[in-house]
Formats: sequence, structure tokens, C-alpha cells
Amino acid sequence: MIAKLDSMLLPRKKFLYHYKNVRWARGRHETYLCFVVKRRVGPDSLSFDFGHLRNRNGCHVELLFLRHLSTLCPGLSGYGFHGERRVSYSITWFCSWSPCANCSSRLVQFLKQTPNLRLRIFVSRLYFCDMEDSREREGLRLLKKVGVHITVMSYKDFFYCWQTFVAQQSKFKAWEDLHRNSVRLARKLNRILQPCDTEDLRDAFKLLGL
DNA sequence: ATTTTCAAT
Repeated sequence: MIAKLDSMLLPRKKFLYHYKNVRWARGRHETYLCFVVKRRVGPDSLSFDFGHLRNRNGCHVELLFLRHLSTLCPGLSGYGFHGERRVSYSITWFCSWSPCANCSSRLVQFLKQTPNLRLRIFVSRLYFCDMEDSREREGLRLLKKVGVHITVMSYKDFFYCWQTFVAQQSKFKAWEDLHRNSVRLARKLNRILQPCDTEDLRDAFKLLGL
């Protein structure tokens, strides 16, 4: 049992390499996704599962996760006796990259027809989000729109992941600039998710007295 | 100052 559990844990070096939130993440040709699944059956029965995945064979890790979802979340789809959804799940995942445009749109599609699933996404780095009009940025906004909470990982999140998903013998030690990078990325994500329709612009102008 | 990105070779 212990051995099985150990093999589910992420090697220390892999975690540090892939989750490092450096500005120029050269050579990260893999993406890791650490997840926690919570299942609510009755008013107070709560169970718990966790693990990690990485992309394989050209398949992005988010889509791989969706493929595993029915096994991970029994009773997620389908209906109970009286036509009501039977089981509610909440999933939190921590991904080394934010989702690409295609993965975002697939997730949005899935979540729209699965209201009994709540998803919270933490990301270490933002994937192709430099251009103002990038499809990746739009994808993140669509995720927000269907109720996904997307957050940039901070020290406490890396710490939690280290405790939960990593085969470690030592306490988590922050790399140089972890905090600075996290703050920079969080600001960038906020700007991306900031609603910017005309209504809001009008309010902003009013506020500025223009 | 500039650099990368769920590879492809």
C-alpha cells in the first residue's frame, strides 16, 4: 500500500523543474497536472482522491484528465431515481502551464453540461498569453465565464503541492524569485480576466471624471 | 538587452 502510494507521488526534481514559475521556462516540454477530487454524496459524506498526470502522445494533460474523469468521479454523469443529478464533485487542479485555447474550449463545453462539477484551477505559468488578442487569453475568460476559478499559484500553493503530491523528505524551499514571479503572473492574469465590455468602460470613465 | 511556451529530431 505504501509502495503503491509512493509511486503515485511526483519525484522532487520533476516537480521543481516543471512547476518553477520562471519567466523564461525554456525546455518545459511536459506539463504536469496535480489534482484533488472531492465527492459529496449525501449532505455530509465527503470523500477524497488525489494524484497527478502529465501530457502524453501529443495529448494535452487537461484532455487526458477529462478522459480519466468518469473513473475518477463515479456517478458524475447520469441521473438518479428521480431524474436529479446524483453526485456532486469538486476538483482542484494545479497545472504547470495554464490551458491552451483548445483545452479551454473543450473544458468549457464539458462543464456547461456538467453543472454538478465545480472546478478550481491553479497554474504556475501562463501559456501563450503575451499577445493581447491571443486565443489562450480568450479561453481563460471563457473558463471564468462558466464559473471556473483560475488562480496563479503562490507560495502557499506550491507548499501545499509539495506536501501533497511530491515524494519529499524535506520541507519545501522556495526558489529565487518565486514570490516576485507569482505576483507578476497574478497581475497579468487579473488583467486578462478583467471584464472589459462597454458598460465597465463607462463606469471607469465616470470614475475618472471623463 | 534578450530569452519560452503540453517537441521534434
